[in-house]
Amino acid sequence: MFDFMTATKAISDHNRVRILSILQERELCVCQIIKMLKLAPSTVSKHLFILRQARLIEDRKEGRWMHYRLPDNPTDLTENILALIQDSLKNDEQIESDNKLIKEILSVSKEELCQTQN
Amino acid sequence: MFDFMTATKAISDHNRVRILSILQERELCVCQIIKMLKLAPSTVSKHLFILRQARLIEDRKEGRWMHYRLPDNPTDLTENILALIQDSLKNDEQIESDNKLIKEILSVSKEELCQTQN
DNA sequence: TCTATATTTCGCCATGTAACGAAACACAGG
DNA sequence: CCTGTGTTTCGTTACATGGCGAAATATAGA
Repeated sequence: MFDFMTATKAISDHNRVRILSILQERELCVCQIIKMLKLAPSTVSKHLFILRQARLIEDRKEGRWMHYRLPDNPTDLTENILALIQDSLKNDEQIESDNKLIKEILSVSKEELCQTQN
Repeated sequence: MFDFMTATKAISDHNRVRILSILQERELCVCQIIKMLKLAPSTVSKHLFILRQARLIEDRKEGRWMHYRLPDNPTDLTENILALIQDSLKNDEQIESDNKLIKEILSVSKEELCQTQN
């Protein structure tokens, strides 16, 4: 029950669901997620912490940059939750607009992107 | 996104998940749910309201008693959420003990049960 | 109609949470 | 070993939420 509740609490926030949705497509670094959500770095960092605690994402450090992605070997629970999100939001407006925005963000190099905001 | 978030918020509380789990087995009236959760009637009523708003349960009035059950014609979202809960908690201690308790509660008539507590 | 009972609504309080900015931390490059 | 940059941690604030009891509502039965 504890693990399950940790997961459901993690997906009970709109911005955390947006993060999980966008990570279905590709791994991203924190500054790219910040740019997409248009939230303060500290806020985004906390959301990522909560998702990681719920085992819904994994991190990978590469120099100064921290990258987040969906787990390589997800538990059943993780897999089910991610499938639920993907299934429920496949034609969602917000998610589609996030995907568009991420494409623009990815067209800028990380070096350039981060210096402009953080 | 709105409907999805309403549903995830609804299942982000431990006691509401317990209600959904126990309703997988059978329809129950409010006084039986109160007895199981050991919470104040007003609190339980609020939980039921939130679950109903999220379309995760339906109600049926029968005289003085209000009965709650899982929806007869669930949406895809509802079905997926309920399946997630059932799948995730099939061997859960809390749920098993709730099921035991409900059996005892059901062995007492509604009339007797409600007068002792409410 | 009056009373008793099942449930909901309302008002309150304590706790939890999402947001921010400032400060701390970690690492790359001089 | 500094400095600059990306990220996290900490402290604060505003708002959301779960809990309760009291009052309101609805219905059954006398």
